[in-house]
Formats: sequence, structure tokens, C-alpha cells
Amino acid sequence: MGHIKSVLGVIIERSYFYGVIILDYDNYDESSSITDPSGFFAELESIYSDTNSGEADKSADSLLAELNAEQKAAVSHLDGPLLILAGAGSGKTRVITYRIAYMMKKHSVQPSSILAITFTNKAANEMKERITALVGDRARYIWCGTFHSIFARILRRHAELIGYSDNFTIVDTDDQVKLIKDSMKELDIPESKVKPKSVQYEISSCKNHMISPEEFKEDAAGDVYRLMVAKIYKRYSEKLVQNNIMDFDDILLNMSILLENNPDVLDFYNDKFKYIMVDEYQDTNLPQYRAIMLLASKHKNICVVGDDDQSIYSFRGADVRMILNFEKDFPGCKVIKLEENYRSTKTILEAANEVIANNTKRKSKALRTSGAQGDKIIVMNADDQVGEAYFIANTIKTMKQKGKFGYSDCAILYRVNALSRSVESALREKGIPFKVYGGLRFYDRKEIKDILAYLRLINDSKDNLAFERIINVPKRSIGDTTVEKIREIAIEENRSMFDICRDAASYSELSRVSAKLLYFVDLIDKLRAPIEEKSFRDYVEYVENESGIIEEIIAQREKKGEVVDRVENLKELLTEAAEFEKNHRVEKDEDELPVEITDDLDELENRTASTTSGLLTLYLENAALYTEGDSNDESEDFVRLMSIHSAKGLEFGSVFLIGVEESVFPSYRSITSEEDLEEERRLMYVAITRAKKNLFVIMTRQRMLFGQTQYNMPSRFMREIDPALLYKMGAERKPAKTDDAVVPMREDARKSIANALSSGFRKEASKKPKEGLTPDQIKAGMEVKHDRFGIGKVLKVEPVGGDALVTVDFDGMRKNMLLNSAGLKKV
DNA sequence: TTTTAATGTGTTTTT
DNA sequence: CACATTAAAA
Repeated sequence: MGHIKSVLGVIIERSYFYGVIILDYDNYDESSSITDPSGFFAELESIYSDTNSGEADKSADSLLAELNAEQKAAVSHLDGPLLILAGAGSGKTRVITYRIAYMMKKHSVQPSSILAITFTNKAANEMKERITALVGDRARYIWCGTFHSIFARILRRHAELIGYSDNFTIVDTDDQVKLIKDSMKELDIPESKVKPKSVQYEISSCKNHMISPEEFKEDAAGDVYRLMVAKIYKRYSEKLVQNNIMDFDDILLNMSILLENNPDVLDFYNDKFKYIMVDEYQDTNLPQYRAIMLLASKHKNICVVGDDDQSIYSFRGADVRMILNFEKDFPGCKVIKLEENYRSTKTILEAANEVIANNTKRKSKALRTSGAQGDKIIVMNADDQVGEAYFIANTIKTMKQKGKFGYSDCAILYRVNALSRSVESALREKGIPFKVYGGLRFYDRKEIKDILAYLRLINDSKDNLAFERIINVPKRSIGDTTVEKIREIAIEENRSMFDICRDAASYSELSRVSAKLLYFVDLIDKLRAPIEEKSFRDYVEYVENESGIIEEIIAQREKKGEVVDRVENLKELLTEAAEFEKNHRVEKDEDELPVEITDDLDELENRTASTTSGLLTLYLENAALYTEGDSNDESEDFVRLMSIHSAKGLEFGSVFLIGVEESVFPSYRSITSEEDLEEERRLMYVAITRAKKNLFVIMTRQRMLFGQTQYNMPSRFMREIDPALLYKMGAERKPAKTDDAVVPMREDARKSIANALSSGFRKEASKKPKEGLTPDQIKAGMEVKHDRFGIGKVLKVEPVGGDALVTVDFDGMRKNMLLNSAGLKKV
């Protein structure tokens, strides 16, 4: 019965696809496989086939059979508000995904009426995958994503209602600071008086608490500094609207404003999203909270999941009270507590419980497990960060050799991203594959942003921010003064800077540089011209090559001895572009709009384009929200390195927690405030509970961080764990007492001899010629050997400025490398 | 006016 | 240490 119902549901919902299918039939080519873009055929296949024993075939009731009593209650709860307080490792994600699957299978809830929101891209991807595993392809109709991505999508639809147009740009923090600086310049506020970065922080904080520039000004009341900030805030806000730009905070803020001021829009989404789920609810801030409350106001079918002990985003305006007050927001709501932990050993759980018990502001609860006691927590006291790194590399290697863990079962977690460096080099040296998550986000890298700026300017010549970024990249002898002049003229005439550039010859102020400016205009025109002749991926590659960025990077590398291969990053961008194209390109009749915006809002989920320029537009819309694609990594066996923040929601067989020292963790910025300290403690709680079987805690006596050697005490949090749970290695040291006055030891020898020596060393090392194949020796198809990756086969050789970019296949792992620095040898 | 070299500065965590 | 801003040189 359930099957029949869901089949009907599918057919009704997908009936419009028949048109596409019939059209395709006309061009049907026997030799190729059937095109099945919607997955409709595949789905029919899986529904009707009894032989398919995949999880997608689970009946609604068999879903429940796998759950404990509390989980069952949560999953089968359909209507009305529901609060799930889920401790770490209590099967939270499982409950969410199963609940969605159950709603669809048991109650025939339309997937397009379900809204499932998480905080990070990683969590969203994970959720999508797991739901797909349960219900099959229908999962794609669920509105599942991060707050930012979903809200941005809705905002585009109704942009005009809040004074924007639908192609608004989303800018990251860097561009945000740039705009703030511009605003300050216009207001004649010197950067010596007010730091742009702290203004950025203030503004962000205002938006997170929904304080308007006017309100901020009133609050400032006479305070000279804050009045200046208020002015900048106001100017900055105007700038955003004028230039059709939103920053990250705006996406959340504008969403709640949109819903608040437009009853008809609210009404529409009230009806559309009949069921709303929010994961990590303890991390919501005010705008998010307001938006969610409005969205849920009609049906009140809202289910929030969270854990007050895992609230670690208060710096972003997250407010634990949101989850603590849920019962007040929805009197009589159902509350379910999940306290049974299925993840960690007793030892790990006890340690976590002991640590978090020291926090005063929390709902008291204790995780329990019926699992094994497990190994003690290994506490390693290393001499310095190098010793720390080698300890980890050796331990991982040993565990791998003994078959205890695979590489992908191991994670190295840290409080600050900067700690990853030394571990990276140790892992590299030992030949252990790894991947660093977070830190400098892929899309934040200079070279990536430069290319993106080219694409943005090609896509929209009015994008002044992009214009300013690349007008002199690579160097074209166009300096600040010239840019300043162009900007003034542009403001004066209310035209784009690129337009002014095009007419450079007609402005006397620009006559001297007009040749250079025109060269730039020609370049952009030249780049723009062949867009429709190429696939999206190839077009991006074309821009990378023709813009001269690659040449410049190579030139710089030669001079400075660049360690990071920026060219590799650019090639990685092509992979992303190809992936994007795969998901968003669709063949269409020529007379249709390049970008398909249907009136059916369900289709917004997967917007498509038929032309390359259309794809480019789509791609750029959300570029600021993208993270490095980590979905297809699952099969590979490698160690993961990430901050504790980004590890939330994940679990690993074996966790190495590094830098567990006072002033690193807890951070020196937190140790003065009791409240911040509690957040650090929650962070420690999150870190500990990531581990399933083994936890290694590593601290060092001396650490080189931010260019200075620090001598820190072991973290106070280690004192909170019963010593009986610990196995200590290395030199014995007492953890810091909570009330110890902590003096962050800073060596004030800024220009020490050591510094001078080491920098001299580096230059010398880079001069050393790399032995290995040269560009004229290497050919595609050749077998080569690499120090780290071993034997591989050359797939492609591409000459670039005296060097060559080679693509090598190392046993299924493809790597792009610059030949002169790769040190490849012929086999 | 732009490029280069020297000096200064800050450096949590994420979308 | 990495990066950004500032001062001197081209």
C-alpha cells in the first residue's frame, strides 16, 4: 500500500517531465544510453524492482525497527512542534534523516514541502546523501541546505521587495572589509582612528543582533568612536544596496526582514514548507531564529535538534537561549531527549562528561553508553610542535600497519588552523595521505578570487569590485591613482568603472594611461568573445590561461621560491567547474532564456542553464558560499585535518587533539571571561566526543606559533578529567590551575638572529636546482616517479612560461603539478 | 605614477 | 610568520 501511494505521489509531482522525455525520444540514439536527467526512470526501476535490496527499499516500518524508544518517538512524531535534545553521538543525524524518510514513506509527505536546514555545507551534503540512501532520488526535491544557501535562493526570488535585483552579488569578508575601507575614505575617516577590521566586526555583530545603523547611532549617544562606526555602518549599508551586494550576515538578516514585511510572501512559504527541521539549533542567531519562527508560524510543524553543550558559535551571534526557550516559544511542544551514546567508548564519554560538568550554564544531562570501557586516553607531552607532529605521524603509520585503523579513520583536530602546518609536513615526510579542511577556504585563495573576479567582470561589466581587483592583476602598470580617478568619474557620471575605462581616451585625466586601460578593455572583450564556443570548464581554463595570471604566478614562484602551488589550485577550480557543469547544464531550444527561471519554485532547487554564459551567471551567484567539494572524497583513504569547529557533527575512530595548552586551547582571548571560557569548554567537549575508539591528547612544552616561541602550561581542561582515565606519555607536567594567572609568554626578540638565519636558509634552499625531468623531456604517456606519490603515468603536458604543467595519474589519484618543482623522474 | 624594498602589525573559530 | 601598509627609488 505504502508503495502505491508513493508511486502516485511521484507521478503527480513529476508529470511535467513527460514532455522532456518525449522530446528526447525523438532524438533517441540507439547507441547512447537513455538520458535520464531527473532520475525518473531509475526511480521507477527501484520502486518496482523487488530484487533491489538497497536501503532505498526499506519500508516505513522497517525504518523504525532500527531505532531505540526515544529515537522512534522522534521519528514517528509528525505534526506539531518538536524539540530534540540530542547529546553527542546519540544518533542525531540518523533521527533527522529517518524522520524525513518516514514522513515521506509513511505519511506520503511531499518532499518539496520539507525544509531541512543545517549550518555547514559539510553537514548539508551528508544529510542529502543519507536521505538519498533511504528514499532514493526523490530526496532531491527536499529543500535541504545551509541557512545561507537556502535563504539566498529565496531572496533572489523576491529581491525586488527588499530593494535588490535578483542577480545580487554575495561578498565574503575580504570584500566586505574593502567596502568598509571605501566607505571610510568617502567619509574622511582615517584608518588610524578606526580600524576597518574592527568596524567589520561591529557591523557584523549589529546585523547578528538586528540593530540598524540608526539604532546603533542612538545607542552610541555621544561616544565619539561609536558615532564614527555608526556613520561608516550607515554608509556601508547604502553602498551595499546601491551596488546590489549582500554580505553573509545580510542573507540572514534580509530573509527575516523579507518575511516580516511581506505577508503574502510569508504566506506562500508558510504553505509551501509544511515541515521544517533545523539541525544544530543551539547555534542559531537572532535573524535565523526570527526567520524560522516566521516560516513555522502557520503549521507549527517545526522540529529542532540540538545540544546546548555543543554551542560553539556565539562569536557569530549564536545564542543558546534560543534552544533553551523553545519550550516557551511553543508551549506544550513535545520534548525528546536522546542521551544514549552509540559512538564512543565509556572512557571517552566519562572524560567528556567530567569536562562539561564544570560549566554552570547548562541543562544538566549525562550521556550514557552500554558500550565497552575501551582504551585509556593517551596524553602525550611533546617537546615542541615538531615532536608533536612526528608522534602523530608515527602513531598513525603504526596503527595503519597493524590494521587497527585506516587513514580515513584518523582525524587531527585543533583549536586554530595555524596549528596544522607542522603536522602537514610530518605527514608528508612519512608518506601519509591527508587532506586539510578549512583554514584558508579554497574560494578565499588569492589566485582563485582573481580568476573569479575576471569571470565576474566578464559576466557583468558593472561589477566594480571585480574591476578594482583585477585592473592591475597581472601587473599592467595601472596604479592606485589611476583607479581612484576612474572611480571618481564613475561616481560622477553614474556609470560603471569598466565603461569609463572603455572611454578612457575622452577623459583628459586619463589620457596618459588610456593606452593601458584600453588594452585591459580589449583583454576582457577578447576573453568574453568565445564563451559560447566552449564548455564551461574549458572556458574557465581559457580565462586562466589568457588572462596572464598563470604566467604571473610562475614568474613570482621563480623569484621567491613559492611553496604552495597556486597553479594546482587553479586547476582544481577546473574540476569544480566541470562538476558544476555536470549538475547544471541542460540542453535547451535556442529561443529559450539562457537562464531558466521557472515559476515553479520547486525547480529553484536545481536551476539549470543551456548556455555557457548562463552557467557562468549561475555559478557566480553563489560562488561566495561554496566550499571545496568534499563529497567525492569518501572513497579515498586519507587522514583528515580540521579545526574543532568544522569537526562538529563528524566522528572518527581515532582522534588526535593537538595544541592542548593554555592560551592555545583555551584561547588566550577567552581566558579573561568566564563566559568565553565556558564556550571553550564546550569546544573541548565537542572535540573529545568526536572520537569513537581512541583519543590522543597532545601538548607541547614549547611551541612556535605566529612566529614566536611560547612556553605554555598544559590546558586547564586536562585537570578536569579523572587521571585514572589517562595514560600519560612523555615528560610529566601539571595542568594549569583554573585560577592561575596565565602569562602568555612572548619572546620579544622580533628580529632575532634565528629569524634572519632561517629566512636566509629558505632562499638558499629554493635556489637549489631540482633534479628531475625538464619540460622538453617529458611526454604524455610516460611513466614517472614522484618522491611522495610514487609511480604514476603522465596524462597531459601543458607548457606554461618556461615550465610545464603536467597532469599525472598516481594509481587513480590525479595530480596537477608544475614540472620544475615536482622533481619527477623517468622510470 | 608605479614598482620595489623596508617596515609594521596582528593572528580564533564559519557562512 | 604572513600580509598589508608605508617610504624610497625607478
